[in-house]
Amino acid sequence: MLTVSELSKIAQTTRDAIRHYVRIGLLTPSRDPVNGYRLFSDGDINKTKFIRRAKGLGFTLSDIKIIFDHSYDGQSPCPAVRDIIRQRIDENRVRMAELNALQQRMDVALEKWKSMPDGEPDSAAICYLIESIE
Amino acid sequence: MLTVSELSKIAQTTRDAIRHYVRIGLLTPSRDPVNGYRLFSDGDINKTKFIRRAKGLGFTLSDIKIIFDHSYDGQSPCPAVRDIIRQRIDENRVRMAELNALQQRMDVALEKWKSMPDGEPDSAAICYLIESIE
DNA sequence: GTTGACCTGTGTGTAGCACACAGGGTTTAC
DNA sequence: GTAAACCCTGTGTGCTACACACAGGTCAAC
Repeated sequence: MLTVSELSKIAQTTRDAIRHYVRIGLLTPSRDPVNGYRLFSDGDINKTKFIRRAKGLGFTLSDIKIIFDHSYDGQSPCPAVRDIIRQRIDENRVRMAELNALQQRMDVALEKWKSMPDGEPDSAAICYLIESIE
Repeated sequence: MLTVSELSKIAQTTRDAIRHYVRIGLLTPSRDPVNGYRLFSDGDINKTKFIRRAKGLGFTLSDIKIIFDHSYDGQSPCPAVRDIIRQRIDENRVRMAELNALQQRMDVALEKWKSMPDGEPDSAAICYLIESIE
């Protein structure tokens, strides 16, 4: 049985993150009856590593909760996992497109501003650099 | 002088966003003495449009506050604007790389899982699909 | 007067933590 | 025994940019 710090090292996860997972119910450690410290089992090690792996594949903590619940019920989480990752893939694509578009706008602006001197604010303009962009 | 809704339409910004900007001090409308409604000036229209434009170039609301403060002080915000956008460009690049890497991992997993049947949870595995990924 | 649209101030939720704070526990060295 | 360093606990707040909720007031049209 391990303390927070010990699990942290083994599972390559910060103590704060582990405490957070306990708080939201993803991990349910037992207690040292002597000092009240949380004691994490081998199962908890497994789960913490799983959380890291799943997060690395784009699953949210809510998603992971769903997967754990399936597992506790003895049901296969696989269909849900397949659905969820398809959703997360679509969302990530949208987000990537947004960031790409933003990057374009920023690069174009920076390039354009290279040939523009610093301006002064006046009653009509706050920052003419930004205002020069449509 | 305009109400929240009127400004919302002209500046293509939700009423909630405008109220949020007032709350955080980006906009400082006057008041209708009769009913207490906020009254936004032409300057506020200008600022709201500016906020939209600057956000579209990756500036955060905090960044925009800094720009406004320079402007109120009669100082050129341009040097700050140049610095900030360079920061935001770098940050966006990092974020884009992260999302690209995530997309790769997700695509690879989805492809791999196509040839794997659904599995059942057991004492050692929570979800073998996810656990099959390094 | 009633209704629907608008306004206000105030508070909460969103995701996944990191950090803060107050206080208790453990180990080691002096 | 004391102190320091490290750890633990529970609880709360902050971060970003809003969207939404709630209770209550205002305005215009019917």
